[in-house]
Amino acid sequence: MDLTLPSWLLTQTAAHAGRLVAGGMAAAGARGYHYRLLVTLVESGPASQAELGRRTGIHLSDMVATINELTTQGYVERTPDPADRRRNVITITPSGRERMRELATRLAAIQEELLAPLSDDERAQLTGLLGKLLTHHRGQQGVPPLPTP
Amino acid sequence: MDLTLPSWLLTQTAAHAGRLVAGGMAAAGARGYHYRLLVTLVESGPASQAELGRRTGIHLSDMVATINELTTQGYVERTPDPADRRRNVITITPSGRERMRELATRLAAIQEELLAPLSDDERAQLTGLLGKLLTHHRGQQGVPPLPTP
DNA sequence: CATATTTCAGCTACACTGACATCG
DNA sequence: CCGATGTCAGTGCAGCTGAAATAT
Repeated sequence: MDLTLPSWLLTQTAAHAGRLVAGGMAAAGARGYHYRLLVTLVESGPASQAELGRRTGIHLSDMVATINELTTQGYVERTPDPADRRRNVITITPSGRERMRELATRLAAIQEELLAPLSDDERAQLTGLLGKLLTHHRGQQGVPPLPTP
Repeated sequence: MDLTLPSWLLTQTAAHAGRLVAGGMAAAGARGYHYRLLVTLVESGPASQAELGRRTGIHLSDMVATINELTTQGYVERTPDPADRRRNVITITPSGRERMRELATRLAAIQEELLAPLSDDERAQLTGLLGKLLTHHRGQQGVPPLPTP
């Protein structure tokens, strides 16, 4: 194990972060996709499934399942778009907004747990470096172009 | 999408790193586990499957499959331990050592691609911060205690 | 005709769980 | 009996592919 291989450090740390996040979400009966979708709906309003896929980076096939789950829980509504009958318009409900805040609170606690050993400066460094990597690889190849306003 | 949520930045960057690694490994007919196991065998010698699981952080059930794959490719050998008939001793073959070097070369190129936008100082910062997170969470809970010498 | 949207079925990699038989 | 080992079957999340039906 080359303990300095960046890709290894990255995937291992992310695996741990994923464990924390998945655990926290599962404790609330949710998954990461639920939070991602709810946040996006709050931030940029109702949209078609295809549009939401572009905004969140969630694949359309996974969008279907995620929306199914959130509708049966009453957090979003799926209504056909009269202007374009191919589309469904996805709208967040009031309880969906509350759900989003609940999950956000849990996630904030998880960030604290994850970043516990780092100072504020170090946390800023880390997010800066990761952001730099992400914005570089976005537009190059493969990385979903998340902010599509 | 909170673009400053550390856990999100982390998992997204790791997802991209994972794409690069999995792609590079697949192009050679390998997976990440193959490299991890071969490197560990080179660095710390033959061992039982349970011991290798502790060293690599790979689960025992996945170890079985990984070793199956590597044996059919002739990169490792699985021989029963006469001293403890529960155990198999896993040994790397000469072509396994060569395979390891081949995968290491590919991985090195992938690191370059991944870290392209970062200066040498920034790369050191990143690995330092990730290492700090990893060593902190190891021994706390969940994280596999990788270096078990 | 081509393109866009939704849905379904399935797949990969990695991490993990539970059960079982075997052996020390 | 307890504990460690190897094996098998299966789960889960995230990410992805391909095909089909429908509508623009």
